[in-house]
Amino acid sequence: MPRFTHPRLDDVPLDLALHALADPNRLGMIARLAATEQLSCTGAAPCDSIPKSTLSNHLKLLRAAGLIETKQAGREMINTLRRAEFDQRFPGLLDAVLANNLY
Amino acid sequence: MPRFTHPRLDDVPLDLALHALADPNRLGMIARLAATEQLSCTGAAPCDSIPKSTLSNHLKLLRAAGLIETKQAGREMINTLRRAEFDQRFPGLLDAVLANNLY
DNA sequence: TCTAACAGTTCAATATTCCCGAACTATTAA
DNA sequence: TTAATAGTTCGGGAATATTGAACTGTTAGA
Repeated sequence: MPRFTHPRLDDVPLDLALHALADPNRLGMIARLAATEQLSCTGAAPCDSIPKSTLSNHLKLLRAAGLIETKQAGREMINTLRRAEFDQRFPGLLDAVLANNLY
Repeated sequence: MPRFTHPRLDDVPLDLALHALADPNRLGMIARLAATEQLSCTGAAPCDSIPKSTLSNHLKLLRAAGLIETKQAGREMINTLRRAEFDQRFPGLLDAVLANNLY
């Protein structure tokens, strides 16, 4: 039973946040989460050709960057965007990224 | 005599731009350029412990992301931020990044 | 004019990071 | 209880990044 650790956003450096966003797959997931409130891991997947382990790693990275929160619910993991916290830590960043995201 | 190629910003994908910014060294250089108008390569360096070849690669990456322009002037290469163009292509992004940059 | 020093690039080898298949854990439906 | 589901972890190969060494082109100085 994985119990995830979520960083305090004060502990997330800017370059880690940018790195997390600097990938089309992860960007797609964030865009999807921004539009959908909450999603399972497979539900957040940018496409269905992506392997599970890769997907899991992407989500781990997004967690480490303070972008998402993951909670277990039954046998699914429910992911949500930590939007308010992230926006407070990095004002305007997510807005700018999402506004430019065409994926 | 290196004659550099600078991409049109329409051809720069968001994830490439983010990737270019997702590094403390490059972030430092961008911050410095934002404050200084124009700098030589070594002048833009985030610290003096960084090897020349590494520095050169970082600058190449920033060029490819449409963030900087490089012109030869004598035996120096003069780098400037392509701020207006970058801002038009990715509104708010650079502002958000620079506002959060503590390097 | 020549020569040495300088500013930066390129190349190739090493080091690091990323991706993904295989094996695993935990939960629930039948 | 068993099988299927939802996801994690691990390890090895693929892709990237770093950097010393050799190189190019430019200029300052003897």
